[in-house]
Amino acid sequence: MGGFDLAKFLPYRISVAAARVSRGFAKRYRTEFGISIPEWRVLAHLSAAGGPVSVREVHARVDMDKSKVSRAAARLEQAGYVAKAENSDDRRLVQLTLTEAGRDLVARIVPVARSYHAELLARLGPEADSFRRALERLATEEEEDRLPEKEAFVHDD
Amino acid sequence: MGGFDLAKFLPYRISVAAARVSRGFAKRYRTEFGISIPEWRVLAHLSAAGGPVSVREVHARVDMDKSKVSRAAARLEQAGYVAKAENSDDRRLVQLTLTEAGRDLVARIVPVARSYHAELLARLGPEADSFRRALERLATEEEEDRLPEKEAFVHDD
DNA sequence: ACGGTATCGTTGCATTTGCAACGATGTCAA
DNA sequence: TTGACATCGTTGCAAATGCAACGATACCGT
Repeated sequence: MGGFDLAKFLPYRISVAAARVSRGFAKRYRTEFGISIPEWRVLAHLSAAGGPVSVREVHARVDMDKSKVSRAAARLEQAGYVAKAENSDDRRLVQLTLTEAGRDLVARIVPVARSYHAELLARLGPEADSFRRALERLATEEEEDRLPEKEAFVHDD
Repeated sequence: MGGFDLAKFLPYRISVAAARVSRGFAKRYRTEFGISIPEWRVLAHLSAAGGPVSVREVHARVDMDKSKVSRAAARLEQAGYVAKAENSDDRRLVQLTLTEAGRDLVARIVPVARSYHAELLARLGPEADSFRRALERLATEEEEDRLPEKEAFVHDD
């Protein structure tokens, strides 16, 4: 008679796991560095991109609403981690750049991120690769709003 | 040189996948049945439990803040899907019960949930089991606030 | 050159969220 | 019994969120 076992329902399980993992990571840097998850995402993408990046670009790459990116950027600017400038080629665009302080902050957070990541991998063990692939398949819901494929990004590991 | 590749960072990937999957499911019933994700979770747990359930119990089982459960329950009550009563053994507790309308609603949603679940499994293919295990490992962050182990639940598949 | 349309980033707004505080009830030991 | 402490559910509140609308700028066909 009982009907539906939520505990085995994938959307539920994924969302619980995601919440736990995110909280676990956020706890480590929220106190220490005073930034939020959206802010961290913007910083990380700015750092990875290396150069000036528009709000739209972050929005598309990082799976955050435009307004979320905009507000995160505003907070980061006020905190002195990010500088906003007008793109002279296309004056609708905003150029987001890491300041010196921003680069320092990232440099301090990245080791924390890497170590947390390593913990997760350890917990996953040999299934980590399979897990990665699974996430990829699930995340490819529908063809999103892709970027004009400017240029490939630089990865380093 | 860029440092950190967010695109390979598990907390990020998981949270993106979770958001996509949840949105995908929610889209199917938000319009049709007019309930939100927290409300769906409460309904699902009530249905699975079969009998009266306290707010605290939902809170512990379903990974939602007390206040979130409380508000979802209030909305469900107002919509006529749930009845709230006072537990006479312990008058601090609230007894949440599905009304007839509530049971009907669940009966209509469950097939949708099952079909969505089946789609996800199909997308995952043979790695589904591995994925399940991985989620479980990740979700076991720290020993949570467990329930007094009243009785095991009834599963049906 | 001009007008219609598309894109970018910000902002207003209603809703949701998490957290802490609260009143009410229950428990337990002195 | 009494008083200190724990637990349950609700509520207040500040912050975060998604969405739509907006002004500004760019693009494109005529």
